[in-house]
Amino acid sequence: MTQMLRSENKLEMLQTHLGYVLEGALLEEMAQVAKIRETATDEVVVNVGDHLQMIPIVIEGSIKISRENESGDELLLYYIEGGDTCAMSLQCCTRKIDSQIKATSMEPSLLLMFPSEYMERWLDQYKTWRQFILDSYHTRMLELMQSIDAIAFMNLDQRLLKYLSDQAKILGSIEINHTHQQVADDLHSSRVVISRLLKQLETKGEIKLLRNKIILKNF
Amino acid sequence: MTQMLRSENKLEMLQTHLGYVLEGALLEEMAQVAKIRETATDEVVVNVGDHLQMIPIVIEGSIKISRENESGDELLLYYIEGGDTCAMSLQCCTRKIDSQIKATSMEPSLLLMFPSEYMERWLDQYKTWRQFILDSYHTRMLELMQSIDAIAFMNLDQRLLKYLSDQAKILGSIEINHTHQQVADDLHSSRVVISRLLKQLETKGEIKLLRNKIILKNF
DNA sequence: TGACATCAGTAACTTAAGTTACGCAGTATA
DNA sequence: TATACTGCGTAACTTAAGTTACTGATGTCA
Repeated sequence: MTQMLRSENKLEMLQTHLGYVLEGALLEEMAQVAKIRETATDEVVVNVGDHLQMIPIVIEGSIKISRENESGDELLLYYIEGGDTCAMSLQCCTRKIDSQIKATSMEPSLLLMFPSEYMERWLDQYKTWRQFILDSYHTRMLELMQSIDAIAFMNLDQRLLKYLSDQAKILGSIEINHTHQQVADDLHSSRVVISRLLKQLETKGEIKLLRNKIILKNF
Repeated sequence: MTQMLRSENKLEMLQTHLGYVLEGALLEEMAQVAKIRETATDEVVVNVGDHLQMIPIVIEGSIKISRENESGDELLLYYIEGGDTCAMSLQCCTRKIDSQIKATSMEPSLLLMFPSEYMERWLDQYKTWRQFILDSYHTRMLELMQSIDAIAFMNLDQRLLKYLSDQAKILGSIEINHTHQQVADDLHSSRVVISRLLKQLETKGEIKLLRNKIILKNF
């Protein structure tokens, strides 16, 4: 009975977030096989080098995707929000490729996890699923390109401002509860540099600085 | 008769490059509808903002893909070689999205161009085609990430050396016929800086410099 | 042959960003 | 309440990269 209730909840979740993209029969099948995963703020969902068994779709909350190399250098790439998936995980699963990215929960979030064998069958069976996956890949590529634009063409102060407004948009608040060190990590810079630039932004009246908190003005 | 010969040539090309990935029936269908496009060195195949009508598959030669923003800043992202396609172009066509990238022929190359409506049908009809497209997306994503690694984590002298060896590998020669300005453009740097770093590499014995030419040692 | 354009080398300088070091204010902890 | 820890501000310095300016060498073309 509880099992059935949970399964119906899943269907509801899926309908809310993907009802306008995926066909009904597929949604029902998905609800049957989905496992729920709840994550806490800053919980690492996937690590570089992980071998994925299940493919996640974000239902509530937000996940940040970052790149990390052997030396521990890190860089935020893009975000995944409700109703979205990480298309790369699909190929990672089916081709047994190690994950090239790190996924971290930005707030308490809710994911649905799907065994990869179903996903492969759905690709053959459901046109809407194919479109969903292809769209996801395309969106991720565009986001990666924007990421590249930022690193290659923008100065750090501009990137910082963009980072802050992105965070505000995604977390739905103009108060960003991060230390300067956390910001520096996401932007692959150093704490001192970020503190310096943040101070400049405060002087310009763009933000207000508090301990463990950055408040956006003019947003 | 000539028409038929050309069509058989196309089938042959497709079999050579994609025979081990795509099924026979699909290859034959592809040969029927493909248009041949030959490109010259440095010819721009796709520009940022272009609205694509056809999707290309590279048969011979190599294409470089770069990002270009409004201000004219440019940056090389990755290469497409024989048997490969630009998966992004598929979504660009079917969703009527403007191209976000610039594609330039690096040497005389041969492309096969396919109308997008066929590609959509093939997606429904052929499993091998689906795998091919998904694989292509996945590979491009990984390449974009490597690109990001280079820009974010490597110094310009390391990127320069990587650039030179990538070019040598793709063009199949340790003699790279580029001016310093061309190299600077690909790496989104300035001519003077590139000349300086190249000179350092020459002093270290890694390369030899000539007018319009860079020769790799230790490759 | 002379005029001009392209390409590369180099010096001198500027700038953005990173690094090291230290102090101080909150906050948590024994 | 004494202690230690974390987060932030700031100064002083280093470094990688970009910029400006000038040079000579090579190549092209009228």
